[in-house]
Amino acid sequence: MFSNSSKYALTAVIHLASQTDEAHKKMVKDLSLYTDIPKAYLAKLLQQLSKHQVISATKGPKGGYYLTEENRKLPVYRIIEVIDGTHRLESCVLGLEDCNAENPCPLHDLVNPSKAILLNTLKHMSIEELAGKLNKNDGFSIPGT
Amino acid sequence: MFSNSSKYALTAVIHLASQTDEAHKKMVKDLSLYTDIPKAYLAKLLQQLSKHQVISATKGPKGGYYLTEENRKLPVYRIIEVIDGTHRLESCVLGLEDCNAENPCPLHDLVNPSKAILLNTLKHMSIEELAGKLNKNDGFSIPGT
DNA sequence: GAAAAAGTATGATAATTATCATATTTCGGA
DNA sequence: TCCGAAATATGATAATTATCATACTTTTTC
Ligand code: FES
Ligand code: FES
Repeated sequence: MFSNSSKYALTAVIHLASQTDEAHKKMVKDLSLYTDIPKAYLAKLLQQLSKHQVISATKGPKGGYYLTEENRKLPVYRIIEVIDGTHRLESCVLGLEDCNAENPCPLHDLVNPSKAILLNTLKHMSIEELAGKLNKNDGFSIPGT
Repeated sequence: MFSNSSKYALTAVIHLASQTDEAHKKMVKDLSLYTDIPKAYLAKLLQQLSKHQVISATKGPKGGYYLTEENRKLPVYRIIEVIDGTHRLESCVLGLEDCNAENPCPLHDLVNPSKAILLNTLKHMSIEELAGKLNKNDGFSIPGT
């Protein structure tokens, strides 16, 4: 459904959301340990997210990655957008140039209801809201823990 | 969402469903032309589907691929199962070993409703039913036409 | 019963994606 | 102000996926 890269990015950001702020940063090394995501690969992903202001970073000693309030307000979808681009999730499942109701492919009516729900959810739920569920500690688990 | 291979396979089978039966077969060459799917690649996919009895084939002159009544009764999901396997669509979107409500990942509640609807639809709609919509000619279009 | 037309089997190449490695920049602290 | 700790930039390798090619088998037709 999501690419490997997006899975990793989502997992990492969820960690950052629940465990960091301006005063408590996390180094890639530690994130990599907690999440079981290869360090160098994760570093590249975080760099992309940082460059696009989805997450925040400071260099040097005592530095690391973290989420600001701004970051937390972004929709979960932003993460996927930066890593995978928009095409993968939004395009026609059979490969038509654009997916719309006027010129639908044979599967359009079949898959579009659920696709629309998924996209809508990802676009409207913020990273903060998602992390909120986690902090309530109501049974969610994070890959690699 | 689906792999490239699955897209191709779905497109090809939809063609077969609407244009073939025991008496009217289609050669890969023609299917490839109609669908814009690379011939040799398509051939490999059709061979897999044929080997798993999702579609039917006869060799030699006047031969080709076609769908029997049996074939048509199979759920659309079978095509994806044969080509991609079950893991891609059913597994946890963040990569947990198995996706279930007891040990959900942070995104489980977010994506599972739509994922469930999608899987349910794919598993319960037969190839025949899907083709039925097409034959009514109610505005569906097939990639490559 | 030979020749050509189809699918079948198998493997080679190309493109993409995942992973690893390393040099560079920035910053905090001794 | 210099050293080391962190992110950043860039590129190399490995694995997977998409694509191409080719030899083999079955079946119709003459
Ligand atoms: S046109 Fe194919 S999914 Fe919408
Ligand atoms: S556990 Fe991750 S999607 Fe269900």
